Amino acid sequence: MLRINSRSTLESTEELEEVLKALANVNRLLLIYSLASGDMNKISVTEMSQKMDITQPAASQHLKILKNANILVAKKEGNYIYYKFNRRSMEKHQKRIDFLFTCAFSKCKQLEKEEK
Amino acid sequence: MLRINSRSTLESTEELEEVLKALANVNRLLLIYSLASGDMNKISVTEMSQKMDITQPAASQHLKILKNANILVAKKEGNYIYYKFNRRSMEKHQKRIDFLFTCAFSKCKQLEKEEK
DNA sequence: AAAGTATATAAGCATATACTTATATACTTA
DNA sequence: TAAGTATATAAGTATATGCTTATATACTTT
Repeated sequence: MLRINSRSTLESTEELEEVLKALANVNRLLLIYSLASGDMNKISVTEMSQKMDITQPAASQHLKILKNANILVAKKEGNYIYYKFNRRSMEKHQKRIDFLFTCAFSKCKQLEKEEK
Repeated sequence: MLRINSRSTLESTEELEEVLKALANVNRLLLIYSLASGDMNKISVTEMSQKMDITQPAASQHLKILKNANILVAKKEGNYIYYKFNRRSMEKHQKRIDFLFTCAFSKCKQLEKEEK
């Protein structure tokens, strides 16, 4: 059972809020789609700024937000810092989000049953 | 295959952005947890303002955001307007979000294989 | 050491968000 | 019809966000 008013619920909700905020931006979503699809495995600040047609600092800031939310990890390779998915954290994020939807659906189904 | 630069991708990404933005707020997340968990099936503006300890207009604005993102639907019942999950839309939202994570994971696994 | 390249940070600006109080609207009911 | 109740909207304010330009930092390479 979800305990909405507990301290731990508030904390984990604030964590989920940070992840959702990080995802809730068109440029960052498009970047994530790029990384999730076939066409690129990792991306650098310079590459992102070119791909999205934004300045280098804007790209740096977007990638920082995604890194801080544990969606991406940064790894220096040669002259570049490449950002790619933080798999372990992404699994946690997905579980949390999926749990939310699953609870919502089971509630919806329960209500539909009761209405009959 | 994801086509990142197509018009339809941009449009559906903007729709997903709206949903994620609507979810990316502690008060709204806590409300959704409440609706998804056992303790309440539907909520009115007045109930939300009391539960969250916010003013009536603040509650009204939060519920409007969730309704506009097709997360909740409003239905007048007696003296109250009750908000509850919009099941059909929620299914669409979940599919989109799940697809994103599934793509990300398959990419992660593929990269792990290549590194071996 | 100097110049070049990649990234990060600082500062500023316009817009968005989350709240507030005040007020309007829509119903009910005394 | 007047008062009460539930909700929505308007207007204002403080803070957050997303961008910009300018500058700093960290490496490389001549």
